[in-house]
Amino acid sequence: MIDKKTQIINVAVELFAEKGFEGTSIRDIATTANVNVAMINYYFGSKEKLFECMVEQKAAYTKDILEEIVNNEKLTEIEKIDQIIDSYVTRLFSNRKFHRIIHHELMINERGVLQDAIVNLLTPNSFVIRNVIDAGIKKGTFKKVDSLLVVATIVGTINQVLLSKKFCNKCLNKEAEYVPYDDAKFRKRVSDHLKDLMHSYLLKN
Amino acid sequence: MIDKKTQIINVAVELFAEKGFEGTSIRDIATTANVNVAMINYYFGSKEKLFECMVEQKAAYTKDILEEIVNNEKLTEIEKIDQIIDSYVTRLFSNRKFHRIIHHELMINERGVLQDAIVNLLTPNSFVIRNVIDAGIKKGTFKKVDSLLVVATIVGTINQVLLSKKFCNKCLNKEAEYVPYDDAKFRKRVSDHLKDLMHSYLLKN
DNA sequence: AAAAGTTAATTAAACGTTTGTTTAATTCAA
DNA sequence: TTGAATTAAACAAACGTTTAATTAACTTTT
Repeated sequence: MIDKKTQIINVAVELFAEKGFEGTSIRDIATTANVNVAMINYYFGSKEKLFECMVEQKAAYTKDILEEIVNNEKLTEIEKIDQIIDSYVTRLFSNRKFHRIIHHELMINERGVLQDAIVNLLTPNSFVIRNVIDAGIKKGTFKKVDSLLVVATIVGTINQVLLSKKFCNKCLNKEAEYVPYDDAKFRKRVSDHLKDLMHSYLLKN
Repeated sequence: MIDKKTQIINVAVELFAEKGFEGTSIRDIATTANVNVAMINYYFGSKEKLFECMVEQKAAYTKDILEEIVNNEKLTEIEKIDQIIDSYVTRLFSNRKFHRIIHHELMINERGVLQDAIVNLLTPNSFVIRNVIDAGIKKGTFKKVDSLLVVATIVGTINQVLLSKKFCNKCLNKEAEYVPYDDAKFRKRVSDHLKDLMHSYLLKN
């Protein structure tokens, strides 16, 4: 039997992602996780602390992945970009529910404490990718591009695709039940598009 | 003195965008708009109907802009793409609060009725841009690209930049009070990046 | 090893707010 | 004088949180 504390977090990820922070009641979470309402405040102190705990837990896992690619000295800059794209597509597609919450809480201005926590979590990753591009420019293998916005393009394209299943299916002419994000073909299609785009934009002829 | 009904909608756009649908109470809206709480239900029937009304009102304005560009037969395909990028950046940057709500409601699975309305509003615009790209491919002036995902890249890049002022400022090394979205230089920077990106990706050499 | 004591886990119930909505009375304009 | 606009007040329901009581899981003592 799974730990009740992590059981609560797992359900919280699911429900917060589906209905937002305000849209999800702790009674929702409690009944779905098969625990008493009071357990949530018992373990986490408050609904907000539960949210923060959830972010921090995922943050720890997320941090190292990028650096492993970037610190691999056997790779050229464009190969690093390719691997970053592959890893981002895979990770965001798989953990899309969680990333939707992050996305959502970033947009909503209130609860500044959460905002700060999320921004402090995302900014370093953004800078890591930027550094790869700037290194390529310095070496002369990359064109002189706006590295900040190139990162926005990579992440933004993935986020745009993840925005709405309904919207995605409407564009793909698929039926409503189809889940494009779980389809390996579609994942490859997004990866290939981004790599193709970056190759033609970054590499000098 | 402005009409109370539109006064309510104006405030609703502002507050929904800042705090989300669930995060905004009709008492918030009422006091900010200087009307009685009951006026909202009197005019709109319910909180949800108010939201729908707000979307429909903005939708009417949004629809025609794209088609004017696309139907201009004096423009080549790449010129149309350039103008679409410019108009999108300008419009999304100016109406960013409203577009945040749309963004937000698209992500949240509940309230399927709103989702459908929004998807039905956005999909046609997406197809209009796709058609421009596909026309360029057919003419032989564009490379054979994944037009669906190219659209996702254009819109996604803009949305990514609009995601969070805090995040944006952190990347730009600006102080917290700075509003990059109102800075014409920054708008041009985003526009230029996207046009540059699309030229090098779409146009054959 | 059994009993007693102690802490942690868990529960149902209630707390005080806040929510969206409605009512019934009043003001206002035509 | 009629009908719409506007109000304050009340409504029931849902919210996050707390309480106080009970059960379970260990420790310590005998």
